[in-house]
Amino acid sequence: MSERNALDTLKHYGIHPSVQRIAIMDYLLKHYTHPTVDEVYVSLCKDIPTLSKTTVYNTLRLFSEHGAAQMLTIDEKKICFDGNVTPHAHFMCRRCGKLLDVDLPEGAVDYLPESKEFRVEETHVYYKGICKSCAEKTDA
Amino acid sequence: MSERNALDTLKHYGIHPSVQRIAIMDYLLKHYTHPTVDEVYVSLCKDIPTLSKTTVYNTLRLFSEHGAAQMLTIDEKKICFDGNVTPHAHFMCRRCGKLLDVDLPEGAVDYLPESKEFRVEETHVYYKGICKSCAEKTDA
DNA sequence: TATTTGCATTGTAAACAATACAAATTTATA
DNA sequence: TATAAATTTGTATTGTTTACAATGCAAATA
Repeated sequence: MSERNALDTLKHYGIHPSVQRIAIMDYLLKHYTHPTVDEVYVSLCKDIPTLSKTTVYNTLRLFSEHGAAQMLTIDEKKICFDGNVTPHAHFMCRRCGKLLDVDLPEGAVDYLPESKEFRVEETHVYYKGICKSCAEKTDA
Repeated sequence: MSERNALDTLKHYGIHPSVQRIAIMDYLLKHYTHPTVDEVYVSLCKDIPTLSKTTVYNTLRLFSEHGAAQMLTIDEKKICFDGNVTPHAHFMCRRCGKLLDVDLPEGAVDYLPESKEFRVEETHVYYKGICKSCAEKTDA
């Protein structure tokens, strides 16, 4: 079922399927939690004990190059990946590092900067600040 | 002159001045080139031979925490810093990594997402794609 | 059915950025 | 001037990411 979805997604983005690629895509589609390479690796090792971390690195990079996933570099400490490639923004808490999905402002979806200097392929919007639970800790 | 500007900028953001902090801020204000820690370090070593790279790390982090500089995590390979803290977006070329300043779309400056879950302190907008010169290389 | 071909995967080694930490230095304050 | 506080320095260390060469695998061809 969601195996099927993973396979279809790979095909849709012109990515040759393999056991590892399907498993990684399946994980991304089931976990919209912005996982890191390590989180994906640790989780899939149970099912694919021979999995190499290098493969996870290569595969997630491949996905993002093909537009099948988004690479999030919001947190300077770690790179995260997002299987949700529909237009949306993110919020990261400065204190705890929590990463939340945020709706894009009206009209922002369609806007692209015009320039002869470059051709845009990806748009990223994110916010940094303090999340509710961290703010409450400070106030108390 | 621009020493003066650096000092004033530090004071304005409530940052205690020091020889190193003034020099680093001065560099940021004179080079809107999105330099990395290393670029700042190498350049300032000529004038301050005892400068430590750790100081550059600490100082640039301090600046960005106080809003006196922006930390750019667009390129997953390196963190860049921007002394221009007025609202603007960026473009990064996927091929060559070049980083350009881009005007923000109309109205975007004032927009902030509303949520009870967090309080926004920084907004980041950036685009990824292919720059003109890289596109020409491929076409040829 | 064998052989070839080429891409994918694996695992180790290495590069590198970033941090931790403690000693040294500088600056501020009594 | 003495004392305390803040800043800087430099080394050691951590941990993520990449490079690379060997291996595996599966489709295509003979």
